[in-house]
Amino acid sequence: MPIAEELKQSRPFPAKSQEAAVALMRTADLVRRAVAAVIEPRGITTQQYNVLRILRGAGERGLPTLEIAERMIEQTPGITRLIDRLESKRLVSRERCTTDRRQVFCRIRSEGLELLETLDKPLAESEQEALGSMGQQDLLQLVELLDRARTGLSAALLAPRTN
Amino acid sequence: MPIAEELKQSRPFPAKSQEAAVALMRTADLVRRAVAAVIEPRGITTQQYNVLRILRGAGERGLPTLEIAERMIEQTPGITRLIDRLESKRLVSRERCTTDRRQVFCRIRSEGLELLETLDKPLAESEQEALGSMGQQDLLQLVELLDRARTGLSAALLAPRTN
DNA sequence: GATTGGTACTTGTCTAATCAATCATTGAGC
DNA sequence: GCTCAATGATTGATTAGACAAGTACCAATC
Repeated sequence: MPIAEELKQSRPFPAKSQEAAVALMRTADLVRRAVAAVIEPRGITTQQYNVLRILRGAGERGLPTLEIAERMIEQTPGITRLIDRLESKRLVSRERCTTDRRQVFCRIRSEGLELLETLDKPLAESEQEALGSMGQQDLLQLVELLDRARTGLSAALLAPRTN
Repeated sequence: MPIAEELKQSRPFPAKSQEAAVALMRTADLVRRAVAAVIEPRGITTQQYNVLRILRGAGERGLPTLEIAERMIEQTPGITRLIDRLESKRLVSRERCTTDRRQVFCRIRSEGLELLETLDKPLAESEQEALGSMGQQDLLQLVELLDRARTGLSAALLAPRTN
């Protein structure tokens, strides 16, 4: 269904770029909700899950707090308290770096790894179910187009407009 | 830049559908932030802006509260208080429907329309700057792919998994 | 070794989002 | 007309997010 119809818009989009922006956010929200439907019943939010995934990828050594923030899918300024919550759930541990005592290294704990493992399969299935109808060719093309979209976007964000 | 590189992932995505899901949410977050950079300095959030846009499209008659919620780009359960805030800013008005007293019709006020008008041009420019580098052909294709992605997604959300 | 600028968080405070429970109202069936 | 489930919206309590200011630390210079 076209986005204009889905949102019952009375008039067509003035420019294709605007339609693309709306379609993009709307589609991403659906993905986010599909993912949340799998993750949140296990007692963590999608953002907390994102942090755990990042830390699993980082391995033994862990990562400093702000390094995690940079790698998040959705950027958040509240990274400290986000990790506070993961720590109080005993899913991650934190330790001040000895060589640079300003940094705090975060590591995923075995409880966190186990939680992630229980989510790996259901999430893969959910993604497959949600986007699998598209075919490899379409997915490849979509990923490619999104990569290019981000190029212009990050440039636009770095050079904020002067209204 | 490919998404795996952007997020400094240590291993490649196991499936293209997962890469697409991550790229989608990441890209949408960039769009959201670019839009927010234009809108929020005027004292409203992107969600409040979304409501105002919906009500402008709805015209004189307005829309019942939950009808607005359905048309939002990002679905929110907190629609009542979202509109509360718009009402206290005197950007919208509310009135209980006389034929079905359960419903509350919301209408955009002239102050709201004026605010929207001041945002129309800067937003269009920002969108153009952010996605304009892509070319009409690419945008068309992107919109088309996203439309198809949503088909599978809404099906997946309506039939929640039984974990 | 004191100073200065910058980095890496952390904390306080306020605002906003979420979830469950509630209320008024309606329409359908008896 | 009376019940009773369903609808539309609101409220209360908890949790989370946003922004600004603050703390601790490092590295380089004077």
